[in-house]
Amino acid sequence: MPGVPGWRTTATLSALQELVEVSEAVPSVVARKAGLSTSELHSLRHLMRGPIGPVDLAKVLGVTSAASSGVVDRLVGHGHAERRSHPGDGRRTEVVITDSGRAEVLARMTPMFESLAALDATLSEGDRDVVERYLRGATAAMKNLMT
Amino acid sequence: MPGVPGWRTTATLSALQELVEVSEAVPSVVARKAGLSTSELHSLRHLMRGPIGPVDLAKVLGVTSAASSGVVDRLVGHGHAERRSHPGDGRRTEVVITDSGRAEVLARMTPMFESLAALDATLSEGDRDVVERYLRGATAAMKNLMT
DNA sequence: TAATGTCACTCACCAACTTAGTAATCTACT
DNA sequence: AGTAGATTACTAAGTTGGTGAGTGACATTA
Repeated sequence: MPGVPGWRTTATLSALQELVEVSEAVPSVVARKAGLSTSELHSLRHLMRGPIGPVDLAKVLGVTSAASSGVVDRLVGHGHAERRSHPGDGRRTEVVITDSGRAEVLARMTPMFESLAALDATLSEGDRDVVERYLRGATAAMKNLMT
Repeated sequence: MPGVPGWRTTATLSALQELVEVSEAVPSVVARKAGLSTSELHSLRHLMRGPIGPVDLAKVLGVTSAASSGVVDRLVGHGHAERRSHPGDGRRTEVVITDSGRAEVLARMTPMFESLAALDATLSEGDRDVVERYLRGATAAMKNLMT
């Protein structure tokens, strides 16, 4: 932790910090390039996993359902998503990603996933375990911050 | 990459994805708890490293200098930072973090750094190299996305 | 010393969020 | 079966934090 005397910072710790810093900066930069807001891109990324309703989408985004309603409006306006009425529950709407939305996400994210897959391939079986354990531990440490 | 057929997702890859997802969610949650905007918290974290001018702060935040001027206003309003005139350059203002600001950051971030230090301590010398190399590689992959 | 560049700031405007409230529909209780 | 309470999606109005354009003070360069 730079600026705090008495904190001995290891190589892994500073590498992790840099990763986190970058991963916080990425969404806004990538969204800008795609002509979307960060919430729209975040929604699109989540919609790749399957349809979801506006209320659940709001929980994913960490915003109110009123806000997510507007996000879906804009996504539909861009042609990146569609609203479908839920079969069996008349209140629900399902938001479904379109081919256009899918293409947008893939265009932006594929290069990264290819690099990561290549990086992953350089790890031995044992290395993979070490790295995974570290990543899970770091994730847990950050999750605690949010409670 | 969930939702994309033909993507074999490894344990490390999914762990990394979760880490990135969490690290993207953390700032807004933590900032809310501190009664600050994400930009204010981000600025405060950077100000721990030393004084900086509004224009450079804007570059760090990825916003215009007009916006960072407002950020500094609010930080000063909260008592978390001060403006100092730069000695030797009459145009410049230096933004300096106050004890209040420092305390705010430490209160929010210390638990995480303690967890991470503990996690780090469980790594052998060789493990540390493996993990660092992976983190640096992942960081590079994400940086490419921004270019 | 004149021209150009940089820094911090202000102003008007805009996008994306919030809170508050509505109508439609589903669920549970008696 | 009928009604009270939840839940879902949405709308309206207000707030916040950003942008783009432009200003004055000071610094740097030709």
